[in-house]
Amino acid sequence: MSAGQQESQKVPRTERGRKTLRKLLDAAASEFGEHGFHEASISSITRRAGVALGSFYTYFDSKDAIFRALVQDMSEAVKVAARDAIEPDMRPLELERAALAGFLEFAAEHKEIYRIIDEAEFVDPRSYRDHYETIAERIRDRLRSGAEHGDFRDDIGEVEAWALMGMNVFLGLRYAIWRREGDPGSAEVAASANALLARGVAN
Amino acid sequence: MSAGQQESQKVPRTERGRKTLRKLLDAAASEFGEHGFHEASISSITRRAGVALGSFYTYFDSKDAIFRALVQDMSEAVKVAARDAIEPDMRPLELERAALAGFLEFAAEHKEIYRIIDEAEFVDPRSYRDHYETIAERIRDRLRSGAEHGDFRDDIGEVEAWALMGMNVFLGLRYAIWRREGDPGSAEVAASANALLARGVAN
Amino acid sequence: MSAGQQESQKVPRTERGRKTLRKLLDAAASEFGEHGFHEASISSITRRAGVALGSFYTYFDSKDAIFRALVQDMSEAVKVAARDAIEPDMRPLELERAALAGFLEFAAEHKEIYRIIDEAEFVDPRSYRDHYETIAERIRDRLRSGAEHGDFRDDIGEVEAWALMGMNVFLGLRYAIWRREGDPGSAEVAASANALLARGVAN
Amino acid sequence: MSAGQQESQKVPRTERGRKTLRKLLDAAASEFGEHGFHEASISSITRRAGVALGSFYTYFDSKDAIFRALVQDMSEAVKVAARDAIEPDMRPLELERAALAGFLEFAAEHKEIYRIIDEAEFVDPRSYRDHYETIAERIRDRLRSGAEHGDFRDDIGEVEAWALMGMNVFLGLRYAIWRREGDPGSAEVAASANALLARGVAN
DNA sequence: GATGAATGAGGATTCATTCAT
DNA sequence: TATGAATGAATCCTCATTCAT
Repeated sequence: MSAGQQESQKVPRTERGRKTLRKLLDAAASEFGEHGFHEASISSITRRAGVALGSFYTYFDSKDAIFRALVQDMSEAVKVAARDAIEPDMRPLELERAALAGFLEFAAEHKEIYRIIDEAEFVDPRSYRDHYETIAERIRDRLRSGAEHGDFRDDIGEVEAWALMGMNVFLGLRYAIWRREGDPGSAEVAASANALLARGVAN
Repeated sequence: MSAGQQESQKVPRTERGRKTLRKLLDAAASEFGEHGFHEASISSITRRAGVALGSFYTYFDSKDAIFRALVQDMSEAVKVAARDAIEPDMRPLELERAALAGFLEFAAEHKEIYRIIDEAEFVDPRSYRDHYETIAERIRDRLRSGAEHGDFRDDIGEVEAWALMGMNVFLGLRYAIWRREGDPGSAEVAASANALLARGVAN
Repeated sequence: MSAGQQESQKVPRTERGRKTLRKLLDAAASEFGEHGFHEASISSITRRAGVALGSFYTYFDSKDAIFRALVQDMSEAVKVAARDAIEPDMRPLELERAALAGFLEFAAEHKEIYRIIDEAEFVDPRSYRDHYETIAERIRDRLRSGAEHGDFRDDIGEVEAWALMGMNVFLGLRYAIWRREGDPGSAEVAASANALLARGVAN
Repeated sequence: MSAGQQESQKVPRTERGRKTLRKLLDAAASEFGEHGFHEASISSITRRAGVALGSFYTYFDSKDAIFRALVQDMSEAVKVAARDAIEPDMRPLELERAALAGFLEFAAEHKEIYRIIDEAEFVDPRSYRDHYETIAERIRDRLRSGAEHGDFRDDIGEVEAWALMGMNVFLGLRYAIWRREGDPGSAEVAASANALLARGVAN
């Protein structure tokens, strides 16, 4: 996971600096994941990272800046995870199934993404909205492409894209973040969701 | 919308007290909705409510306490809105459509619920989880009942309930909260979602 | 124990009022004794007394006022306890022994006096000083009278009075308030102190 | 007077930090001495110390923490003052006289100790009790040692130690803190008290 | 670059006291 | 008299950010 580079984040010139930057980013991911943005403190982050408080400002302009960097990181990582899970020659339906399964696996291993991305709604509404709109667009593109292949209905569009995204997000919440003993695995959940996507629930 | 009564919220014994409590709750809904929990301040709330700062503590033990009361309020209100939108003699599918349409209307008029409920994830994780788990259960019950009526497939369960809830929540986010010029109305969105729920997207 | 009457304390005209006043005074003694002046709250006092918050101000002008009334009460009670313990025909030395024994008994039963009188040092320095100066004077009078009787040395005066008072106060602290299992009883402590007073510790 | 180091007090790592800490401690001694714990405010302390409000929390966790540190300081200082006033080769009685005289001198110059130590009864009861119990033990040790030397009676013990401490404390209150024009000096007071201790008041 | 002390605005909370009923 | 709601001054404490070394 590499940090999104913005003006508010300085690029280190030495190897030592690069290491410090990485330590800060990792520490921030844990800290924000565990406590949320507002309860997290810069001093906790630097303590976790094992650097002095003042060093934080060598790399980031503000608490907001590192948070934004992290959101970009995570947002990017989520997309990469979904992309990595799919093969170019999969059929449209198969492709959605694989993307969801990949996302569920990823979420289970990075439980902090939900908290961090959700909190962006309050800390940096812009990236929050960007995050979901970008994903929705990507999904819509895939759905359209599926329609062009003749696998999906022709009349599906943005509404369906948002609906599908909502399904996936909430399945991740329930089966990755809030997973319970005895719950179906990622593959099964993805299969059920895929059936719903394909044929709906009507008898 | 009536306030959830907990230990941390004192029950007024006079009419004047009841009015003050209501003013505080309403002011808090706006304040939290506009600024989020952490940026909101008690003094802003009391200023909006037109009462003295100290009066806040006549009714609530803390900033957390009023937030919790509000989440319960909203959570309750969301359920009521969905319930009010449906008729007992509707067919299962029709019922889901009506519930979603009702929710979309409600969300459009109470845009603050998204922020408030979402922020509960950080301020009061317990009620956040409770909120979604309760709704999911309710949806699952409806789906099962639909299956018993023979309208829905027999094998649908919790996964489908969470998927459906996710659809609804994200459609609300996109078409109620982030509504744009030219977007389809609640009825149309609900109709599209209902089609997806019924038959899926496969051709 | 009857309340010291000052301007800041209103005299009740009805029987009902007299009862309320008494309840308030008793409640205040416990509250101040347990928590000290600053940690004590008027609302705790009225709650203990079983009356409404506002009723407090029917009887006292302020938190300070009830505290002062209480200090006077206690101060008076301490003197009464010592006086009650002595007989007019006791010899001077015997008299000091009896007064101390009486005080120790009294302190053991009213542990709150120490806290209340000590705290007067901060809340109402005037009565604090008055309290000890009055007692010291009384002791000095007794010592002089003993000297006139030929039982005590002629050269004893104020220094000895304060020294004796200090002895008594600290023996009360140690053997009444901080009493431990196996400690000597009031009579024994008083006897030892009396021996010290009479003959000193020299061999 | 060096600060008692507890967990709640951070140890400065630089010279500048050490100076700030000292300034805070000195300012606190004056502030608590003049106004007492509850009336004292952190902002007054930092103002006196000439540092920013926030700097207080660089060194102490809370108002209580600095108060506790101060009580330890004072408690230590009182003991040191008494110890410094005595010579190892003094006879037991002479030694008590010197210790008292030393204490009276010290108290006259540090009038705030009475308020601060007395207030510990309310703010930090533990150190209050510790303070007096430690001193009482020390006195008892001296008395016993005097008995072993054959200068004091064999039967004197804890009661006499507390009695002696009480004498000393109250003589300090009267002749150091509440000193009046024309009062006997420390040496005279100590001499009178010493006579009382040695031979009592009996004729 | 790194360090850690210094800064001060900001906000939650308490509670004695007043007041309308 | 009794009641309990209303008031708002007062103060502790947090923590992002700056700065001197």
